[in-house]
Amino acid sequence: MKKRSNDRSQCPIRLTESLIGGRWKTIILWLLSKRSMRFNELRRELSGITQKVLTEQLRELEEDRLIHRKVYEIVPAKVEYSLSGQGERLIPIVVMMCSWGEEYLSQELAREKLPQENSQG
Amino acid sequence: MKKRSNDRSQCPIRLTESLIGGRWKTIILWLLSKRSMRFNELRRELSGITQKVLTEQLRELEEDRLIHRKVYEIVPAKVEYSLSGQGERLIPIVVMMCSWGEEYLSQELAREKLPQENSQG
DNA sequence: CTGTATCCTGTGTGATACTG
DNA sequence: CAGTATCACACAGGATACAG
Repeated sequence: MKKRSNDRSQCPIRLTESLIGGRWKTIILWLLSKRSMRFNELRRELSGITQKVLTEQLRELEEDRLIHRKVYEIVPAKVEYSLSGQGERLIPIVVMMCSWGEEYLSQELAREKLPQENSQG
Repeated sequence: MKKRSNDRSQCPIRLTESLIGGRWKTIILWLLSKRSMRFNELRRELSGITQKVLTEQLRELEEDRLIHRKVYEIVPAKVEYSLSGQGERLIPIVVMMCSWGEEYLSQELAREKLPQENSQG
């Protein structure tokens, strides 16, 4: 285990956060939960990400054993990324984050349309 | 809803992340899920946090309607923080992050004790 | 007790160019 | 195709001091 964020293992919640907290990590896990993908496939899905950053995120996920990286020794190069067991166990959390976000969004949009401040809380 | 991270609402997962992604936010939500707390109570539990940062995190959580802030107009000042409905709906996610982190930790610790690299993936 | 106001810094992320 | 190497920078987070 790396020390990237040195407060790892102090608190399990923070530990989990530090592992999936990267700008793109949850989305990458989400994509890989559907099927394993190659570098450029991920790049296309994650429009806006740079090669450097995608590489970094993938390296960290791999180091933390959340994903597997399989290199095919052929030309042109081929690398496939897939979830590890621990990565898979993370998916329910990502799914919950997704549906919570959708619910939150719809509630906030509803709020904005209201004439009065009616505290939905 | 604020624009703090401007990629909000593009992706519900990222939206959720942006709301709870602060250095202390999940822990704060976790603490408030047990009972509402005052400023200095939180400060004591979150050893290491500065007043400024705690204030910031609480303000953001409040702005995003994840917590309530109740001011008692007395001297000395008294302010109580508690979860909102949307904040409460977040707790299951925090709980899952906690147990995932514990599981992850025990597996990683087990790995480190092994003589051979046996990929527990 | 519950905050503001400044000032400062590390790290994560991005732009761009190059490579086996 | 799947990277690496630099350079740059915003911004979250921290240290410290002051205030209603």
